[in-house]
Amino acid sequence: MVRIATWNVNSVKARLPHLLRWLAEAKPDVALLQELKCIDEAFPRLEIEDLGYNVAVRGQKAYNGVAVLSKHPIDVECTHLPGDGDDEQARYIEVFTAGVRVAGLYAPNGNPVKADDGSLSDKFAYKLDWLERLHHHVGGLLKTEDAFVLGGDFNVIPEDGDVYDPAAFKADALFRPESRAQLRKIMYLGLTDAFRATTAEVGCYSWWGYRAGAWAKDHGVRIDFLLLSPQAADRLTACDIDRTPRGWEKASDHTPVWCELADAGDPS
DNA sequence: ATGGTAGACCCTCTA
Repeated sequence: MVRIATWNVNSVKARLPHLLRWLAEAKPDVALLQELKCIDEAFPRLEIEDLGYNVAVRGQKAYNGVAVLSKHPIDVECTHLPGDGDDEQARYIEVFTAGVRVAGLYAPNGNPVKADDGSLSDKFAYKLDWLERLHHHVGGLLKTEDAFVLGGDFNVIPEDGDVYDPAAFKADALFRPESRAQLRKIMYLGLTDAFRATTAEVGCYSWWGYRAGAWAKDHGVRIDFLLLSPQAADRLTACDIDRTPRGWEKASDHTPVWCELADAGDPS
């Protein structure tokens, strides 16, 4: 069995006590982290290695940044989403570890959708383009027929049941039809949303903003996913959202999502 | 309620 989790920590330096506590308590075999908000050299590697994890980081100054932690050795496949060599933003890391190909990603937010002149903003265009690059890359990965897990902060709300108030998010880049269509396009390649494969319950969220008491009112959205290739989906035994860290003092605005895969060859 | 909060960092940007 391998337990794989994803968590947007919103600054690994600010969240280090939470991260160490969560790793010790939840004990994921593989953890995908997003929004490190630090350069590689500033990543708290030693503290995490002390808990028995290997570390692969693609950091950046001030913004973005992704990492993979694993109890098993890590072979880094790439630290850049293919398709635009000029894209400097640290939003993608892909590795082999624990016998599985695992990619951690932090998709662009895309807000504001409109520029001052009413046309689509550069940020929203970048988001859609980035998701198109992801679509192309996933298409290639599926041809390998590997078991793989694509996890992270996708910054897209899939369905009405994944947001506390669909009307309030109507114009938001996370819920715009263009964004949702891009996510569907990726899903329709043949990926399984691990959370949706294990529950039909709606109103289950992974992000609650800091403003206006959103957490206390459960005003959240579900934008953090673990997407499975067919070979990984065959091995899925459990998946859930762990709301606990969101309730801690000085929490990230996201909370972890985890899944468990049976070992290859084990009957499920 | 066209605000609100949090984090990075040089004061405004991103989310």
